[in-house]
Amino acid sequence: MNTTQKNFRKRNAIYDCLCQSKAHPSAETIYTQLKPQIPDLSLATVYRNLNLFKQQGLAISVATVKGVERFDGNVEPHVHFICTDCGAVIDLENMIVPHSLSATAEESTGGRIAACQLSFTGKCRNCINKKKN
Amino acid sequence: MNTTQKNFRKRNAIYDCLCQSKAHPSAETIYTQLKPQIPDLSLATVYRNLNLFKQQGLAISVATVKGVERFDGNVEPHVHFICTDCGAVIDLENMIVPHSLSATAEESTGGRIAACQLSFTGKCRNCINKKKN
DNA sequence: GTCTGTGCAAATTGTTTGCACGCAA
DNA sequence: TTGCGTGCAAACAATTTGCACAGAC
Repeated sequence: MNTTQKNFRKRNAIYDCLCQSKAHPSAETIYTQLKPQIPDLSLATVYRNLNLFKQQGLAISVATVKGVERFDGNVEPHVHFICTDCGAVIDLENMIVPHSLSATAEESTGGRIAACQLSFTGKCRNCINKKKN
Repeated sequence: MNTTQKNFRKRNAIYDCLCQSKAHPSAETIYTQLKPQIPDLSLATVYRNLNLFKQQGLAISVATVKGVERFDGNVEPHVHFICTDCGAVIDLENMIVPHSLSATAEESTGGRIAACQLSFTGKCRNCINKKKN
């Protein structure tokens, strides 16, 4: 990623924001986060660049939660927990998708696999506790 | 599922269509498929019922491919291959998500897990071949 | 001058909702 | 008569796109 040329100032800001976040942000979230530092940023630019990143393999879309797409700058296979209540998307860092699974998958489809993710859906701890009130 | 009462004729048709399909159809696909048999079916009804099924645990949404939600009447944990080219969502029937993973996940989040799915993303065999032309 | 990245606003599109009607209990 | 399932059309919201402009080379 080019970081010096002026052309890429916004693109880089979007990419950095995406990579630094652990929240698997939506386009809107990234926009809101960057807007204070980059007042003339447009939401369309965020969308355009996120799509570009996906194409380039620099980002993946990890899920669509409540109708909004969520992105991740970590393109390695990994494991997520998605809360259907609050919409949180959480990395399960200590978990790994077994290599054997990817291999089997590629074999059995005859296709080319670009990404892989394991997602658990349910209610997160916070939302379970919240409901008790 | 009640199958006799007239009230549920459309609901059941939608559910059956969903369960019989292996294609992980979208709302629109189900609608198009049923329309000939049920000419006065409305797309809104399909959406309403699919959402109902999700709530009731009779269906899950397996992915959002190119902006459209795809559903599955098979709510058991299973493995999918999603083609980013043609949008096909294919079951990898011979593959299983290890039980141990679910257990570890539930432990490590402290949340309650309702569903689990492993998805591989890439290009399917057909689309690879197509591109050669 | 050309190319690329962008803002802005309009367009697009998947999904939801309000309302009125009709059938079943 | 009450309640639920539904059609229809309007509303909504996330995302994309057309156009014009500005800066880099």
